[in-house]
Amino acid sequence: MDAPKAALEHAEKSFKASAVEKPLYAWWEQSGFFTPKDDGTKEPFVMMLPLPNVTGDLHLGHALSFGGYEDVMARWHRMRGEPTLYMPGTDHAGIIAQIVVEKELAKDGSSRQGLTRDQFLAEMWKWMDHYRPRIEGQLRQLGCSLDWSRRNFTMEPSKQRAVRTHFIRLYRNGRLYRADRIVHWCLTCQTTYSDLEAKHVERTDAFYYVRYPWAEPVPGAPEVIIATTRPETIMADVAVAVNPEDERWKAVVGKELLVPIAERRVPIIADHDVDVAFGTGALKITPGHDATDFEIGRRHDLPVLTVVGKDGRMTMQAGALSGADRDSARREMVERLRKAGLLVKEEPITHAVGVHDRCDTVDEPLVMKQWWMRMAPLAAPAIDAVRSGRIRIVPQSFEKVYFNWMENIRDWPVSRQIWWGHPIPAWYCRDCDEVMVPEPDGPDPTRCTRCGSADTKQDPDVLDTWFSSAIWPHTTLGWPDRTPDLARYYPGSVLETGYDILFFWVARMIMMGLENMGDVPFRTVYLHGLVRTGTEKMSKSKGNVISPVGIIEEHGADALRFALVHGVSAGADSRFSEAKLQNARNFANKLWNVGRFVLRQIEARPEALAAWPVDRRPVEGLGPAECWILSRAQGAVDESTRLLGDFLFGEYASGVQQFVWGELADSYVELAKPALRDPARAGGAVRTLAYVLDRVLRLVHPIMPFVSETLALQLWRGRSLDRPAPSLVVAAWPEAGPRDAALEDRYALALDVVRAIRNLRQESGLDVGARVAAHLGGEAEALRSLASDIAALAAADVHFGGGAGPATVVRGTEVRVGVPETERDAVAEIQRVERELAEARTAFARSRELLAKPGFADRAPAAVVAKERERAAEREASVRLLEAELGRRKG
RNA sequence: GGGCGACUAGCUCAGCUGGUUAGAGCGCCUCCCUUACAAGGAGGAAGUCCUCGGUUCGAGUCCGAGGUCGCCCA
Repeated sequence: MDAPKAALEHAEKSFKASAVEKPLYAWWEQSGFFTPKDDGTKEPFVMMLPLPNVTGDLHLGHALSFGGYEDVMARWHRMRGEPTLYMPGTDHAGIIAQIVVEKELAKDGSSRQGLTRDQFLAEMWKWMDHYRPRIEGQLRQLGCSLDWSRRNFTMEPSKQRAVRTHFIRLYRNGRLYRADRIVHWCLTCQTTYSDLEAKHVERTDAFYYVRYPWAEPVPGAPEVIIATTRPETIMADVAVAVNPEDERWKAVVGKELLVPIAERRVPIIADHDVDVAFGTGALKITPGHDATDFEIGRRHDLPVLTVVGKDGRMTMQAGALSGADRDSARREMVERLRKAGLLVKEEPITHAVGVHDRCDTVDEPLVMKQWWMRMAPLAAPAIDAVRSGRIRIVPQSFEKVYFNWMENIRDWPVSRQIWWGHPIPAWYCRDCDEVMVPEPDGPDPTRCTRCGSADTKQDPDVLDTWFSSAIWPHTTLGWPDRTPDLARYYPGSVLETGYDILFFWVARMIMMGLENMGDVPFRTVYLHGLVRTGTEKMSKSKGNVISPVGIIEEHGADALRFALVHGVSAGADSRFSEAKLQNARNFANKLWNVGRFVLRQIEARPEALAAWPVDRRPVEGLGPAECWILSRAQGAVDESTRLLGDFLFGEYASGVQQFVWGELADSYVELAKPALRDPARAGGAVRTLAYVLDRVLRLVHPIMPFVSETLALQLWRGRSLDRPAPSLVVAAWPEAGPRDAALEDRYALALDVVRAIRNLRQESGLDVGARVAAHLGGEAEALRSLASDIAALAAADVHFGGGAGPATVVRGTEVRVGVPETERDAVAEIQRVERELAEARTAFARSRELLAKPGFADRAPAAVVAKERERAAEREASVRLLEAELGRRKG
């Protein structure tokens, strides 16, 4: 299949991303470039896409993750010749997806409750079938080089089988148990959720101080006053707890109180969990409605009373309050307490309230029978994997966060009371309560294995979505079957994702990978920060979500990708702005135009490349400028390779921009122009332009795949290459090569001199292009061979020595521009030279002092000392030259 | 309550294992539509690297204390 015409023939003055992106991606995909080329000899690079939810569109965070980091890694490793598998997949998104579809149903006046479970699931699948391609299309728009021949979805049959197998294995290994425990209950979503899905928000509520009377008089006992924000749960109190060390209460432990309104006798118990400093030091114990109380209740063998139901209304056990919702029950309870004279006072309190992070509904802790995963034994080897270095976390600071959470890990409730998700492979006998868990590939039970009853039913709940994503790294490769993919591509290389799902996903993948595969799921975890716009974290509810698709359509995927990673460091949050996008778009266009210039030049002189491959470093007919840019290009190659290897993507992006724009475009292209007009030099210049462009395109390809490919196709078309490739996608990453440090240094000085000439000219009020005479003095010998380049860039006639006119000194080199000076200029010149001299003297003094300091010469490394000596000499020369200049001017 | 991180130019941020003249993008000022690019070019101004103390020949970088802000876990 041929490369798309749209790219081969793209010739706009400004790069039009929208014209080439779709055809290029389709060509890449259909050509199979994204499928690993694997002959088994090289270590593969394997990375799972952090599976996006099939619930909506991709947001900027996804764009950063997928297009900014992962695809850069994937493309880089692929270019390095590693069999690269960047694995696509999408997540069924459990509760979120169900909420979305229920909302859709509501629009049509329908509801989940009005449908059978099967009917509702059919609706879910309709949604999935519609949205999955849409999400996948957006991944393509981002340019992600995913291997679409291995497409995955968490709810497809192979994954259902994997999840079922996983559950059953965990059950047989004693990792899963079913128990009545207190859980977070969401009144809106009508399901439980885990600690991780609970977030805490500051809220101001009323704090009620309530008197609990003694069941019978206790001589000398103090009044018992208990503070609570939830007086309606008083109806479920089963004890009052005090700290055993608390002198105020020591004497009354074991005595009984009367729960207000409920009139139930409850004991005073002693427990170390009670905070002496909180309120009066006495705490009401309500195991049915508070997690801490539930634990205390278990320790003291207290009963559990439930007065709030799953619907948020007071239960029959709530007596007079039954049937009321929790807010009116609270008002009613306060009123009754007030009438009974038991309400001592009421004051505002600001505290953290738990809410469900999906819908912000205040948590209603309830005791329910659930499936739980025993985490401590799973966590131990996962902690060791990171501690021993078998898994590396980048940035390393997150290791502490990981350890802290893993070492205090709590059991994971995995049941969810929704319909959309993986069914729990457990059946219960209605007659004898037997729990039956079948063989992974065996038939579902139809009869009780203990009593033989036919009255059995499957657990109606589904598994937490993270239950299936936790096993993603091996299920996508075929587990539980021992497939060739599983043997070849597990463990993976890198897992890239946001630090906000370190616990939700990363930690669980590590635990489940070790459990099911006996090996870590990946070697490196790279965590990126959150993308903010303005000052806020982006979220749908705040309405500040920027659509990556819109940006791509307007400015191109390259611009978006570059803008997202440019100047961002690992783990740090970043702010996305229009300004960054503009810069990135401008850079893509800059690259495009440099490319266009190079293409035009080599088309005009085809003979220059007739016997020289585009990708071979030129050696014949090179002037100093060619040698310089070739060395600098090599520097850019070496730097990019190092930075990408160290996961420093932000610096990689700014590095290539600096080279392409600041050196290649601003300097070498200008230097090549006169060379191209000179038949003796044109050949070398053309070969250099072509080769450097070739290097640059390879370097930027990981971050800007589209513009680089468009240019590469045009550069390579009809020309010879040492290592021909059908596409930049599968072309070789540039290798290390020789540099010329001395030449680079000489050019650095030459470019400073050029800037000085331009500056003096402009300060003298001349036009930018006005030709002037430039006289170089002082330490200028090294610049003799570069005189014509300085002349070309500065639009000046360069002389060594002599001359009259304003002068400045650059690193010991005197730069004088022959422009006429008026009387007033002369005065200003003296002031300017005096200012420069003062600065030069300070700099020289600093160097001299450092060198004179006892200990510096013998303790600092020789290279540092030598460098400082050189600098001191340069500074001294500057001082001498400026003194002489001042002397001349003052007469 | 426990922990983690940030503080560098007007704004947004880089600065890796201590050695620079402390950088980038945007913004700002002056000038220029020169045939690769006005989504551009040339030049320029602009920073007590939060504060104080310490280690060191040498600290934006390491250590300690404090300040301000943010995040995570309870």
